[in-house]
Amino acid sequence: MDANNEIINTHMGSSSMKVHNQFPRGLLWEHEPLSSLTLGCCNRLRPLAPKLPHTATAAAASTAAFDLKSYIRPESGPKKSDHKPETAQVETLPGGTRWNPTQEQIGLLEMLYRGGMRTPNAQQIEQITTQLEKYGKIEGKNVFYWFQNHKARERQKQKRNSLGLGHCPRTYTATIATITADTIRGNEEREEDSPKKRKCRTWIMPECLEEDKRHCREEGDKTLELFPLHPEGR
Amino acid sequence: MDANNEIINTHMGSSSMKVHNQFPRGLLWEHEPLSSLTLGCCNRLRPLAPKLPHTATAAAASTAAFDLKSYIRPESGPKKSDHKPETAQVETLPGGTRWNPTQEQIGLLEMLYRGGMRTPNAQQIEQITTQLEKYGKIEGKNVFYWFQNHKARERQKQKRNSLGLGHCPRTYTATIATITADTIRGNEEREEDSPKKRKCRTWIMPECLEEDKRHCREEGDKTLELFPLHPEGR
DNA sequence: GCAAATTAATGATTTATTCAAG
DNA sequence: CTTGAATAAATCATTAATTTGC
Repeated sequence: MDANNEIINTHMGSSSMKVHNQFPRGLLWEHEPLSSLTLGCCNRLRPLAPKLPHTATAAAASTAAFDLKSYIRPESGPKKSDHKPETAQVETLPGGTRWNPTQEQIGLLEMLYRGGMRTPNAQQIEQITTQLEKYGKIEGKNVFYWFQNHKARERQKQKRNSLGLGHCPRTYTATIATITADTIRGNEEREEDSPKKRKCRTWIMPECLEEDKRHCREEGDKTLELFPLHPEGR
Repeated sequence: MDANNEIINTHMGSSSMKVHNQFPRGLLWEHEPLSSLTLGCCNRLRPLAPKLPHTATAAAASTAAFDLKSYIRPESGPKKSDHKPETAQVETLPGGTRWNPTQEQIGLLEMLYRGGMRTPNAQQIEQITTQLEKYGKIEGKNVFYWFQNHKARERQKQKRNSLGLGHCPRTYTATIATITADTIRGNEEREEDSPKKRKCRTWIMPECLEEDKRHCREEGDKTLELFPLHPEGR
């Protein structure tokens, strides 16, 4: 990611919540390097051959257009005037605030987590959400995120824990982390079943199908041009 | 991070016909007669298979099991017999094939990318998808993924590239990489405006709302327990 | 010349990090 | 400081191009 801003500190306090995971079993995989990719205008995807016919464009692409970017702003002006009001309950959270889980919700989620659930698939998320709705407003994505975060943070906590230190200087953490990470993971972070192959459960999907859940706090107001037609031609 | 074994290899050959589909729109996708046959376990189409049973291909087929692997498709029993068949045409990609972009699609996506689009929001994805559908089957998530991957890989390429130019000892690479990455980015990869604050555009959502896009290649058949009731107590 | 085996590109997922609301 | 939300990096998996052996 951005190779610079390091800001530091950041909280590393582990949540002192009451959760104690009991990682079931699982696995992890390992693997190779990555590759680059060829771009260029319409050269179709041709994997192997590195030899570009006319290259040409390769460079062009890189140069970048400054900020045509401004165009691609999320919904601002052109707010679809019609939203489906019909939807069951008034889903669109009014305030634009983030989900604020209730005790019951957390409790259930933790129960599931302890039960071994780590990354529920779409169907499961749907069901869970339905259940949790009884205790307060919640959406599928909240459930999705919760599991992701909880899993990650439990892991973090474990790692830190095994390091045995409150917090050592950044310098060390990195290195040690790497080492222990492996260890820890191998030992206890096991995912439940899937022994060897990926499981294929949730699709990470852009809201896309959802619609008006969008409410960025800060809105430009740039016309959401789909095809930006950048000024400087090219 | 963790690093230990490296599995790998695998891969099996595949007969490759080089058909470049350019399917227009509309149904299509349904042909696929042969392969299906009875096979209790709906092994869905395997991509490589040449689509039209051209006489030519006969040979290929004859040779028998090219890759047995393809046959070992569990996924049998638990086929939810009922799904919503309703949708206009059978859009739901039949098999577990992945999106295979057409020339035009790639072209447009790259155009947008060069135009500065990096992480389209839900609405934009929706629109883009609609446009691209004219050139071939595609879903919102494909667009979403494309941008993510493209962005990441361009970055990678850049980094590698800049490293290559300086052709310095391996030792340095790390450091320099960081530096250049930043520089480059500053010059051409600029994300539009948001200098400091996050932008809030797309929600990463589990399929959740979508439904039957799910077709894991390998399904246990684990009854999709919502509340797993782990065996090992606690 | 074809088809199996290789190999590289890249689509799809998962994991790690970061940001910021409360 | 806790943690929901979002993004980026790392991985895994599949497929298209290329190479290789007959």
